Amino acid sequence: MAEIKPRVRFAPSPTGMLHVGNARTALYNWLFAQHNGGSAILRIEDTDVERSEARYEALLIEDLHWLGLTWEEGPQMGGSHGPYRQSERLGVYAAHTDKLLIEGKAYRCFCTPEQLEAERAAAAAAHLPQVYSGRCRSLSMEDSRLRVEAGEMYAVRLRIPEHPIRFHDLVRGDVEFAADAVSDPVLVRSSGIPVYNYVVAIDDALMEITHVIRGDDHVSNTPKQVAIYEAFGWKVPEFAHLSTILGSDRERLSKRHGATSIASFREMGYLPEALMNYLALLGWGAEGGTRETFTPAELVAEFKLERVTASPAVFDTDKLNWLNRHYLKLRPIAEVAALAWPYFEQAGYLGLREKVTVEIADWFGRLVAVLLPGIDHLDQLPAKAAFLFALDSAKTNADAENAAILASDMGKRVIGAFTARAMAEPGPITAERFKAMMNEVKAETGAKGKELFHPVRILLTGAHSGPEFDKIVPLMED
RNA sequence: GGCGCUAUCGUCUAGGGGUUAGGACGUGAGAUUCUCAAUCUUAAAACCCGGGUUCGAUUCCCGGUAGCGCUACCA
Repeated sequence: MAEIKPRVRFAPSPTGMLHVGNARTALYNWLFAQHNGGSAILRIEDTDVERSEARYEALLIEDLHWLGLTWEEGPQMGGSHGPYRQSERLGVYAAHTDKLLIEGKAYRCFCTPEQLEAERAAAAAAHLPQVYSGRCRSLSMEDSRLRVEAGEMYAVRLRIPEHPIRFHDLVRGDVEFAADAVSDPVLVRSSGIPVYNYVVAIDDALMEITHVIRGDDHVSNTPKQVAIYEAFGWKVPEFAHLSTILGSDRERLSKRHGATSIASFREMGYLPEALMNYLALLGWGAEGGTRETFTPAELVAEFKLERVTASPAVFDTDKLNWLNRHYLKLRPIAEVAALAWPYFEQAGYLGLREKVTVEIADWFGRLVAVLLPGIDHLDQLPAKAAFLFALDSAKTNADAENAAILASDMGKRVIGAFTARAMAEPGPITAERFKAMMNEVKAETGAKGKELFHPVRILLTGAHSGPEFDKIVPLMED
Protein backbone atom coordinates (compact mmCIF):
# COMPACT_ATOMS: atom_id res chain seq x y z
CA MET A 1 0.00 0.00 0.00
CA ALA A 2 1.31 3.38 -0.94
CA GLU A 3 2.19 5.67 1.91
CA ILE A 4 -0.37 8.43 2.33
CA LYS A 5 1.15 11.79 1.58
CA PRO A 6 0.90 13.97 4.66
CA ARG A 7 -1.19 17.12 4.52
CA VAL A 8 -0.55 19.87 7.03
CA ARG A 9 -2.05 23.26 7.50
CA PHE A 10 -0.97 26.60 8.78
CA ALA A 11 -3.98 28.43 10.17
CA PRO A 12 -3.34 31.97 11.40
CA SER A 13 -5.98 34.40 12.59
CA PRO A 14 -5.78 37.71 10.77
CA THR A 15 -5.80 39.69 14.00
CA GLY A 16 -2.29 41.09 13.87
CA MET A 17 1.17 40.80 12.39
CA LEU A 18 2.87 37.44 12.01
CA HIS A 19 5.08 37.00 15.06
CA VAL A 20 7.93 34.64 15.76
CA GLY A 21 5.77 32.06 17.53
CA ASN A 22 3.37 31.68 14.64
CA ALA A 23 6.20 31.88 12.16
CA ARG A 24 7.96 29.01 13.86
CA THR A 25 4.77 26.95 13.76
CA ALA A 26 4.39 27.75 10.07
CA LEU A 27 8.03 26.84 9.49
CA TYR A 28 7.75 23.46 11.21
CA ASN A 29 4.61 22.68 9.21
CA TRP A 30 6.38 23.63 6.03
CA LEU A 31 9.53 21.68 6.87
CA PHE A 32 7.51 18.61 7.76
CA ALA A 33 5.53 18.76 4.51
CA GLN A 34 8.65 19.34 2.42
CA HIS A 35 10.62 16.62 4.15
CA ASN A 36 7.87 14.06 3.62
CA GLY A 37 6.81 15.11 0.16
CA GLY A 38 3.42 16.17 1.46
CA SER A 39 1.47 19.34 0.99
CA ALA A 40 0.86 22.38 3.13
CA ILE A 41 -2.28 24.44 3.04
CA LEU A 42 -2.98 27.91 4.33
CA ARG A 43 -6.27 28.50 6.07
CA ILE A 44 -7.43 31.82 7.44
CA GLU A 45 -9.21 31.53 10.78
CA ASP A 46 -11.35 34.61 10.73
CA THR A 47 -14.42 33.55 12.69
CA ASP A 48 -13.67 36.18 15.29
CA VAL A 49 -15.32 39.04 13.45
CA GLU A 50 -14.44 41.54 16.16
CA ARG A 51 -10.69 41.14 15.91
CA SER A 52 -10.14 39.93 12.35
CA GLU A 53 -9.13 42.45 9.72
CA ALA A 54 -8.77 41.73 6.04
CA ARG A 55 -5.56 43.74 5.74
CA TYR A 56 -3.78 41.42 8.15
CA GLU A 57 -4.38 38.49 5.84
CA ALA A 58 -2.33 40.14 3.11
CA LEU A 59 0.37 41.12 5.59
CA LEU A 60 0.57 37.61 7.01
CA ILE A 61 0.97 36.15 3.53
CA GLU A 62 3.64 38.70 2.65
CA ASP A 63 5.67 37.80 5.73
CA LEU A 64 5.34 34.09 5.08
CA HIS A 65 6.56 34.58 1.52
CA TRP A 66 9.46 36.69 2.69
CA LEU A 67 10.53 33.90 5.03
CA GLY A 68 10.50 31.56 2.08
CA LEU A 69 7.52 29.45 3.08
CA THR A 70 5.21 28.14 0.38
CA TRP A 71 1.95 26.20 0.31
CA GLU A 72 -0.08 24.32 -2.23
CA GLU A 73 -3.60 25.39 -1.34
CA GLY A 74 -4.84 28.61 0.19
CA PRO A 75 -7.14 31.60 -0.11
CA GLN A 76 -5.46 33.17 -3.16
CA MET A 77 -4.66 30.15 -5.25
CA GLY A 78 -7.61 28.04 -4.20
CA GLY A 79 -7.47 24.25 -4.24
CA SER A 80 -9.60 21.15 -4.08
CA HIS A 81 -10.61 21.57 -0.42
CA GLY A 82 -11.70 25.20 -0.34
CA PRO A 83 -12.84 27.69 0.53
CA TYR A 84 -9.87 28.49 2.76
CA ARG A 85 -11.34 31.29 4.84
CA GLN A 86 -13.49 30.13 7.71
CA SER A 87 -15.80 33.07 7.24
CA GLU A 88 -16.69 31.56 3.86
CA ARG A 89 -17.43 28.15 5.34
CA LEU A 90 -20.25 29.00 7.73
CA GLY A 91 -22.74 26.98 5.67
CA VAL A 92 -20.54 23.90 5.98
CA TYR A 93 -20.49 24.19 9.76
CA ALA A 94 -24.26 24.69 10.04
CA ALA A 95 -24.93 21.55 8.02
CA HIS A 96 -22.66 19.55 10.32
CA THR A 97 -24.36 20.89 13.41
CA ASP A 98 -27.76 19.81 12.12
CA LYS A 99 -26.41 16.34 11.56
CA LEU A 100 -25.10 16.05 15.11
CA LEU A 101 -28.34 17.37 16.56
CA ILE A 102 -30.45 14.91 14.59
CA GLU A 103 -28.23 12.01 15.59
CA GLY A 104 -28.41 13.06 19.22
CA LYS A 105 -24.64 13.49 19.42
CA ALA A 106 -25.12 17.12 20.26
CA TYR A 107 -27.89 18.83 22.21
CA ARG A 108 -29.26 22.26 22.86
CA CYS A 109 -28.24 23.91 26.08
CA PHE A 110 -30.51 26.56 27.54
CA CYS A 111 -28.39 27.39 30.54
CA THR A 112 -27.85 31.07 31.08
CA PRO A 113 -24.40 32.62 31.46
CA GLU A 114 -25.29 33.42 35.07
CA GLN A 115 -26.07 29.80 35.86
CA LEU A 116 -22.85 28.62 34.28
CA GLU A 117 -20.82 31.24 36.08
CA ALA A 118 -22.33 30.25 39.42
CA GLU A 119 -21.49 26.60 38.77
CA ARG A 120 -17.92 27.44 37.92
CA ALA A 121 -17.53 29.46 41.09
CA ALA A 122 -18.98 26.62 43.16
CA ALA A 123 -16.66 24.08 41.56
CA ALA A 124 -13.64 26.26 42.20
CA ALA A 125 -14.66 26.69 45.84
CA ALA A 126 -15.03 22.93 46.24
CA HIS A 127 -11.62 22.31 44.60
CA LEU A 128 -13.29 20.42 41.81
CA PRO A 129 -12.66 20.61 38.07
CA GLN A 130 -14.68 23.40 36.52
CA VAL A 131 -16.82 21.49 34.13
CA TYR A 132 -20.32 21.83 32.76
CA SER A 133 -22.88 20.15 34.98
CA GLY A 134 -24.74 18.60 32.07
CA ARG A 135 -28.04 20.06 33.15
CA CYS A 136 -29.41 20.17 29.61
CA ARG A 137 -27.85 16.91 28.59
CA SER A 138 -30.89 14.80 29.20
CA LEU A 139 -33.52 17.20 27.90
CA SER A 140 -35.83 15.30 25.60
CA MET A 141 -35.96 16.27 21.93
CA GLU A 142 -39.54 17.29 22.51
CA ASP A 143 -38.78 19.59 25.46
CA SER A 144 -35.92 21.05 23.51
CA ARG A 145 -38.14 21.78 20.52
CA LEU A 146 -40.80 23.41 22.69
CA ARG A 147 -38.30 25.70 24.37
CA VAL A 148 -36.86 26.75 21.03
CA GLU A 149 -40.35 27.56 19.85
CA ALA A 150 -40.95 29.55 22.99
CA GLY A 151 -38.04 31.73 21.89
CA GLU A 152 -35.47 30.65 24.45
CA MET A 153 -31.82 31.23 23.58
CA TYR A 154 -29.62 28.18 23.34
CA ALA A 155 -26.13 27.05 22.55
CA VAL A 156 -25.29 23.69 21.02
CA ARG A 157 -23.14 21.34 23.05
CA LEU A 158 -21.39 18.14 22.11
CA ARG A 159 -22.12 15.02 24.13
CA ILE A 160 -18.69 13.97 25.38
CA PRO A 161 -18.03 10.24 25.90
CA GLU A 162 -17.84 8.85 29.45
CA HIS A 163 -14.42 7.31 28.92
CA PRO A 164 -11.07 9.07 29.13
CA ILE A 165 -9.90 10.69 25.93
CA ARG A 166 -6.39 10.02 24.78
CA PHE A 167 -4.48 11.01 21.72
CA HIS A 168 -1.00 10.66 20.38
CA ASP A 169 1.33 13.61 20.21
CA LEU A 170 4.43 13.35 18.05
CA VAL A 171 6.44 15.54 20.38
CA ARG A 172 4.95 14.59 23.75
CA GLY A 173 3.91 11.00 23.34
CA ASP A 174 0.55 9.75 24.60
CA VAL A 175 -1.60 12.29 26.40
CA GLU A 176 -4.67 11.31 28.37
CA PHE A 177 -7.48 13.36 29.85
CA ALA A 178 -9.77 11.81 32.46
CA ALA A 179 -13.44 11.72 31.50
CA ASP A 180 -14.52 14.03 34.30
CA ALA A 181 -11.90 16.61 33.37
CA VAL A 182 -13.53 17.41 30.09
CA SER A 183 -17.16 18.34 29.84
CA ASP A 184 -19.59 18.85 26.98
CA PRO A 185 -18.13 21.75 25.02
CA VAL A 186 -20.16 24.43 23.33
CA LEU A 187 -20.08 23.97 19.58
CA VAL A 188 -22.32 26.81 18.52
CA ARG A 189 -22.93 29.98 20.48
CA SER A 190 -26.41 31.27 21.12
CA SER A 191 -25.63 33.85 18.46
CA GLY A 192 -25.47 31.02 15.96
CA ILE A 193 -21.73 31.45 15.36
CA PRO A 194 -19.73 28.25 15.82
CA VAL A 195 -16.75 28.28 18.16
CA TYR A 196 -13.14 27.85 17.19
CA ASN A 197 -12.63 24.35 18.59
CA TYR A 198 -15.52 23.10 16.54
CA VAL A 199 -14.74 24.66 13.19
CA VAL A 200 -11.09 23.78 13.46
CA ALA A 201 -11.94 20.11 13.82
CA ILE A 202 -14.41 20.19 10.93
CA ASP A 203 -11.98 22.00 8.68
CA ASP A 204 -9.04 19.79 9.52
CA ALA A 205 -11.12 16.72 8.79
CA LEU A 206 -12.70 18.02 5.60
CA MET A 207 -9.37 19.31 4.34
CA GLU A 208 -7.95 15.86 5.05
CA ILE A 209 -5.22 17.14 7.32
CA THR A 210 -3.11 14.21 8.50
CA HIS A 211 -0.82 16.04 10.94
CA VAL A 212 -1.94 18.93 13.10
CA ILE A 213 1.18 20.87 14.05
CA ARG A 214 0.39 23.85 16.27
CA GLY A 215 1.23 25.69 19.46
CA ASP A 216 0.92 23.88 22.78
CA ASP A 217 -1.71 26.30 23.95
CA HIS A 218 -4.02 23.91 22.13
CA VAL A 219 -3.13 20.79 24.10
CA SER A 220 -6.05 21.25 26.47
CA ASN A 221 -8.40 21.80 23.53
CA THR A 222 -7.37 18.64 21.81
CA PRO A 223 -9.61 16.20 23.72
CA LYS A 224 -12.62 18.29 22.71
CA GLN A 225 -11.53 18.17 19.13
CA VAL A 226 -10.88 14.45 19.28
CA ALA A 227 -14.41 13.98 20.59
CA ILE A 228 -15.73 15.98 17.64
CA TYR A 229 -13.84 13.77 15.21
CA GLU A 230 -15.26 10.72 16.90
CA ALA A 231 -18.80 12.04 16.88
CA PHE A 232 -18.59 12.35 13.12
CA GLY A 233 -16.80 9.06 12.76
CA TRP A 234 -13.73 10.70 11.27
CA LYS A 235 -10.19 9.45 11.54
CA VAL A 236 -8.32 11.39 14.21
CA PRO A 237 -5.13 13.00 12.84
CA GLU A 238 -1.68 12.92 14.40
CA PHE A 239 -0.94 15.87 16.62
CA ALA A 240 2.29 17.70 17.33
CA HIS A 241 2.16 20.45 19.91
CA LEU A 242 5.02 22.91 19.83
CA SER A 243 6.21 24.52 23.02
CA THR A 244 5.83 28.20 23.68
CA ILE A 245 8.52 30.72 22.84
CA LEU A 246 9.42 32.79 25.90
CA GLY A 247 11.12 36.13 26.43
CA SER A 248 14.31 36.49 28.45
CA ASP A 249 12.22 36.82 31.62
CA ARG A 250 10.69 33.40 30.91
CA GLU A 251 7.32 34.98 30.23
CA ARG A 252 5.48 34.33 27.04
CA LEU A 253 7.08 36.38 24.28
CA SER A 254 5.16 39.56 23.60
CA LYS A 255 5.60 43.12 22.40
CA ARG A 256 7.04 43.98 25.78
CA HIS A 257 10.13 42.03 24.79
CA GLY A 258 10.84 44.29 21.82
CA ALA A 259 10.72 43.11 18.25
CA THR A 260 8.61 40.00 17.84
CA SER A 261 6.95 40.42 14.48
CA ILE A 262 8.53 38.99 11.39
CA ALA A 263 7.99 42.32 9.66
CA SER A 264 10.04 44.16 12.27
CA PHE A 265 12.98 41.81 11.78
CA ARG A 266 12.71 42.30 8.05
CA GLU A 267 12.68 46.07 8.52
CA MET A 268 15.76 45.92 10.72
CA GLY A 269 17.64 44.23 7.94
CA TYR A 270 17.71 40.61 9.01
CA LEU A 271 18.04 38.06 6.25
CA PRO A 272 15.17 35.58 5.84
CA GLU A 273 17.54 32.62 5.79
CA ALA A 274 19.00 33.75 9.12
CA LEU A 275 15.59 34.05 10.72
CA MET A 276 14.50 30.71 9.31
CA ASN A 277 17.64 29.04 10.60
CA TYR A 278 17.22 30.60 14.03
CA LEU A 279 13.53 29.73 14.33
CA ALA A 280 14.28 26.16 13.30
CA LEU A 281 16.86 25.90 16.08
CA LEU A 282 14.40 27.21 18.65
CA GLY A 283 12.93 23.90 19.72
CA TRP A 284 14.63 21.53 17.37
CA GLY A 285 18.10 20.05 17.11
CA ALA A 286 19.59 18.08 14.27
CA GLU A 287 20.91 14.62 14.87
CA GLY A 288 24.39 14.76 16.33
CA GLY A 289 23.77 18.15 17.85
CA THR A 290 26.94 19.82 16.62
CA ARG A 291 25.61 21.77 13.65
CA GLU A 292 24.11 25.20 13.93
CA THR A 293 23.85 26.58 10.41
CA PHE A 294 21.43 25.12 7.92
CA THR A 295 20.27 26.44 4.59
CA PRO A 296 16.55 26.00 3.92
CA ALA A 297 17.28 22.93 1.80
CA GLU A 298 19.40 21.43 4.57
CA LEU A 299 16.65 22.07 7.10
CA VAL A 300 14.16 20.27 4.89
CA ALA A 301 16.51 17.32 4.61
CA GLU A 302 17.21 17.12 8.35
CA PHE A 303 13.88 18.05 9.90
CA LYS A 304 11.99 15.42 11.85
CA LEU A 305 9.08 16.13 14.18
CA GLU A 306 10.35 13.45 16.55
CA ARG A 307 13.35 15.64 17.26
CA VAL A 308 11.31 18.66 18.27
CA THR A 309 11.78 19.61 21.93
CA ALA A 310 8.78 19.63 24.22
CA SER A 311 10.16 22.23 26.62
CA PRO A 312 9.67 25.96 26.13
CA ALA A 313 12.50 27.95 24.56
CA VAL A 314 13.73 31.44 25.37
CA PHE A 315 14.19 33.71 22.38
CA ASP A 316 17.82 34.86 22.19
CA THR A 317 18.55 37.85 19.99
CA ASP A 318 22.31 37.39 20.37
CA LYS A 319 22.20 34.06 18.65
CA LEU A 320 19.91 35.39 15.95
CA ASN A 321 22.41 38.21 15.39
CA TRP A 322 25.24 35.74 15.11
CA LEU A 323 23.35 33.79 12.47
CA ASN A 324 22.47 36.96 10.62
CA ARG A 325 26.13 38.01 10.51
CA HIS A 326 26.95 34.54 9.28
CA TYR A 327 24.49 34.75 6.38
CA LEU A 328 25.41 38.36 5.62
CA LYS A 329 28.98 37.20 5.04
CA LEU A 330 27.76 34.41 2.77
CA ARG A 331 25.75 36.66 0.48
CA PRO A 332 27.49 38.28 -2.51
CA ILE A 333 28.36 41.81 -1.55
CA ALA A 334 26.35 43.26 -4.45
CA GLU A 335 23.22 41.65 -3.01
CA VAL A 336 23.92 42.95 0.45
CA ALA A 337 24.59 46.42 -0.96
CA ALA A 338 21.27 46.34 -2.79
CA LEU A 339 19.49 45.41 0.44
CA ALA A 340 21.41 48.05 2.38
CA TRP A 341 20.76 50.94 0.03
CA PRO A 342 17.25 51.79 1.26
CA TYR A 343 18.56 52.37 4.77
CA PHE A 344 20.94 55.04 3.45
CA GLU A 345 18.13 56.50 1.44
CA GLN A 346 16.01 56.71 4.57
CA ALA A 347 18.85 58.35 6.45
CA GLY A 348 18.97 60.97 3.70
CA TYR A 349 22.54 60.01 2.80
CA LEU A 350 21.83 58.71 -0.67
CA GLY A 351 19.27 59.26 -3.40
CA LEU A 352 17.25 56.81 -5.37
CA ARG A 353 19.26 53.76 -6.18
CA GLU A 354 17.88 53.55 -9.72
CA LYS A 355 19.52 56.82 -10.70
CA VAL A 356 22.97 55.95 -9.59
CA THR A 357 26.11 55.54 -11.73
CA VAL A 358 28.10 52.34 -11.90
CA GLU A 359 30.98 54.08 -10.11
CA ILE A 360 28.84 55.06 -7.17
CA ALA A 361 27.27 51.64 -6.99
CA ASP A 362 30.73 50.13 -6.94
CA TRP A 363 31.90 52.58 -4.31
CA PHE A 364 28.84 51.80 -2.21
CA GLY A 365 29.55 48.09 -2.49
CA ARG A 366 33.06 48.62 -1.16
CA LEU A 367 31.72 50.80 1.64
CA VAL A 368 29.25 48.12 2.71
CA ALA A 369 31.95 45.47 2.55
CA VAL A 370 34.17 47.50 4.90
CA LEU A 371 31.38 48.22 7.36
CA LEU A 372 29.71 44.81 7.34
CA PRO A 373 31.83 43.04 9.99
CA GLY A 374 30.78 45.62 12.56
CA ILE A 375 27.03 45.21 12.36
CA ASP A 376 24.35 42.69 13.32
CA HIS A 377 21.67 43.84 10.91
CA LEU A 378 21.54 46.16 7.93
CA ASP A 379 19.73 49.09 9.52
CA GLN A 380 22.81 49.74 11.66
CA LEU A 381 24.85 50.56 8.58
CA PRO A 382 24.06 54.28 8.06
CA ALA A 383 25.16 55.14 11.59
CA LYS A 384 28.47 53.41 10.94
CA ALA A 385 28.91 55.42 7.75
CA ALA A 386 27.83 58.73 9.23
CA PHE A 387 31.40 60.07 9.20
CA LEU A 388 31.27 60.07 5.39
CA PHE A 389 27.94 61.75 5.00
CA ALA A 390 27.51 63.93 8.04
CA LEU A 391 30.60 64.50 10.13
CA ASP A 392 29.48 66.36 13.22
CA SER A 393 32.49 68.00 14.86
CA ALA A 394 30.51 69.28 17.84
CA LYS A 395 29.43 65.75 18.66
CA THR A 396 32.96 64.50 18.18
CA ASN A 397 34.37 66.99 20.65
CA ALA A 398 31.59 66.30 23.11
CA ASP A 399 32.99 62.82 23.63
CA ALA A 400 35.34 63.04 26.60
CA GLU A 401 37.71 60.40 25.32
CA ASN A 402 37.99 62.07 21.93
CA ALA A 403 38.56 65.45 23.51
CA ALA A 404 41.32 64.11 25.71
CA ILE A 405 43.16 62.60 22.75
CA LEU A 406 42.83 65.77 20.73
CA ALA A 407 43.95 67.95 23.62
CA SER A 408 47.06 65.94 24.40
CA ASP A 409 50.41 67.35 23.28
CA MET A 410 51.10 64.43 21.06
CA GLY A 411 47.62 64.62 19.58
CA LYS A 412 48.14 68.23 18.63
CA ARG A 413 51.54 67.58 17.11
CA VAL A 414 50.24 64.63 15.09
CA ILE A 415 47.31 66.58 13.73
CA GLY A 416 49.48 69.55 12.93
CA ALA A 417 51.94 67.40 11.02
CA PHE A 418 49.16 65.54 9.23
CA THR A 419 47.19 68.58 8.09
CA ALA A 420 50.36 70.35 6.97
CA ARG A 421 51.09 67.48 4.64
CA ALA A 422 47.53 67.17 3.42
CA MET A 423 47.46 70.90 2.58
CA ALA A 424 50.88 70.91 0.98
CA GLU A 425 49.79 68.70 -1.84
CA PRO A 426 46.14 69.12 -2.83
CA GLY A 427 45.84 65.99 -5.00
CA PRO A 428 43.80 62.94 -4.01
CA ILE A 429 44.92 60.91 -1.04
CA THR A 430 45.21 57.33 -2.17
CA ALA A 431 45.82 54.46 0.18
CA GLU A 432 49.53 54.59 -0.77
CA ARG A 433 49.84 58.31 -0.26
CA PHE A 434 48.03 58.06 3.07
CA LYS A 435 50.46 55.42 4.22
CA ALA A 436 53.40 57.54 3.16
CA MET A 437 51.97 60.56 4.94
CA MET A 438 51.46 58.62 8.10
CA ASN A 439 55.04 57.39 7.96
CA GLU A 440 56.28 60.95 7.62
CA VAL A 441 54.11 62.07 10.51
CA LYS A 442 55.43 59.20 12.53
CA ALA A 443 59.03 60.18 11.78
CA GLU A 444 58.39 63.85 12.54
CA THR A 445 56.46 63.47 15.81
CA GLY A 446 57.83 60.20 17.09
CA ALA A 447 54.27 59.01 17.73
CA LYS A 448 53.39 55.45 17.01
CA GLY A 449 50.49 53.01 17.46
CA LYS A 450 47.41 54.46 19.05
CA GLU A 451 49.15 57.75 19.71
CA LEU A 452 49.63 58.18 16.01
CA PHE A 453 46.40 56.84 14.60
CA HIS A 454 43.83 57.94 17.11
CA PRO A 455 44.12 61.70 16.55
CA VAL A 456 44.04 61.28 12.79
CA ARG A 457 41.13 58.91 13.03
CA ILE A 458 39.18 61.35 15.13
CA LEU A 459 40.02 64.15 12.76
CA LEU A 460 38.78 62.19 9.76
CA THR A 461 35.96 60.07 11.11
CA GLY A 462 34.90 61.66 14.35
CA ALA A 463 35.60 58.52 16.35
CA HIS A 464 38.71 56.86 17.68
CA SER A 465 37.64 53.43 16.57
CA GLY A 466 36.30 52.05 13.33
CA PRO A 467 37.27 49.99 10.31
CA GLU A 468 40.81 49.78 9.05
CA PHE A 469 42.20 53.05 7.78
CA ASP A 470 43.68 51.81 4.55
CA LYS A 471 40.20 50.67 3.52
CA ILE A 472 38.48 53.82 4.68
CA VAL A 473 40.68 56.46 3.20
CA PRO A 474 40.10 55.59 -0.48
CA LEU A 475 36.38 55.48 0.21
CA MET A 476 36.50 58.96 1.68
CA GLU A 477 38.38 60.29 -1.32
CA ASP A 478 35.97 58.80 -3.82
C1' G B 1 -8.52 25.91 42.90
C1' G B 2 -8.74 21.95 38.78
C1' C B 3 -6.51 19.58 34.49
C1' G B 4 -2.38 19.14 31.24
C1' C B 5 2.63 19.91 29.62
C1' U B 6 7.78 20.83 30.79
C1' A B 7 12.64 20.56 33.66
C1' U B 8 21.00 19.30 30.98
C1' C B 9 25.94 25.40 31.29
C1' G B 10 23.13 32.48 31.70
C1' U B 11 20.56 30.98 26.66
C1' C B 12 19.49 27.29 22.44
C1' U B 13 20.53 22.28 22.49
C1' A B 14 23.25 16.90 21.92
C1' G B 15 23.46 12.64 24.73
C1' G B 16 21.99 8.80 27.58
C1' G B 17 22.00 3.14 33.22
C1' G B 18 28.89 3.21 33.90
C1' U B 19 30.87 9.51 29.40
C1' U B 20 36.70 13.93 31.00
C1' A B 21 28.18 15.11 30.06
C1' G B 22 29.38 17.15 23.55
C1' G B 23 28.29 21.58 20.29
C1' A B 24 26.65 26.69 19.56
C1' C B 25 25.41 31.84 21.26
C1' G B 26 26.94 34.95 25.06
C1' U B 27 30.97 35.90 28.79
C1' G B 28 36.54 36.00 30.42
C1' A B 29 41.72 35.60 28.70
C1' G B 30 45.35 35.50 24.78
C1' A B 31 46.98 36.18 19.55
C1' U B 32 46.40 39.58 15.39
C1' U B 33 45.22 44.79 13.98
C1' C B 34 46.48 51.97 14.85
C1' U B 35 41.45 51.17 17.38
C1' C B 36 36.77 48.74 17.53
C1' A B 37 34.60 44.79 15.03
C1' A B 38 35.72 40.39 12.46
C1' U B 39 39.03 36.11 12.76
C1' C B 40 41.97 32.29 15.38
C1' U B 41 43.34 29.96 20.15
C1' U B 42 41.77 29.26 25.01
C1' A B 43 39.07 29.31 29.85
C1' A B 44 34.99 29.34 33.15
C1' A B 45 30.08 27.52 32.99
C1' A B 46 24.84 22.52 33.49
C1' C B 47 22.10 17.18 34.49
C1' C B 48 15.80 21.16 39.90
C1' C B 49 14.97 18.45 44.81
C1' G B 50 13.54 13.83 47.48
C1' G B 51 12.49 8.78 47.32
C1' G B 52 12.41 4.03 44.57
C1' U B 53 14.43 0.30 40.89
C1' U B 54 19.61 -1.16 40.12
C1' C B 55 26.07 -3.39 41.55
C1' G B 56 25.54 1.65 39.57
C1' A B 57 21.20 6.86 38.03
C1' U B 58 21.81 12.90 35.34
C1' U B 59 19.34 9.05 32.19
C1' C B 60 13.92 4.54 34.07
C1' C B 61 9.55 4.98 37.88
C1' C B 62 6.95 7.80 41.73
C1' G B 63 6.42 12.24 44.64
C1' G B 64 7.66 17.35 45.47
C1' U B 65 8.96 22.05 43.66
C1' A B 66 9.11 25.56 39.91
C1' G B 67 7.79 27.43 35.05
C1' C B 68 4.29 27.50 31.23
C1' G B 69 -0.50 26.47 29.02
C1' C B 70 -5.73 25.57 29.31
C1' U B 71 -9.64 26.21 32.70
C1' A B 72 -14.92 31.06 27.97
C1' C B 73 -21.15 30.90 24.32
C1' C B 74 -11.89 33.97 22.57
C1' A B 75 -8.82 32.18 18.81
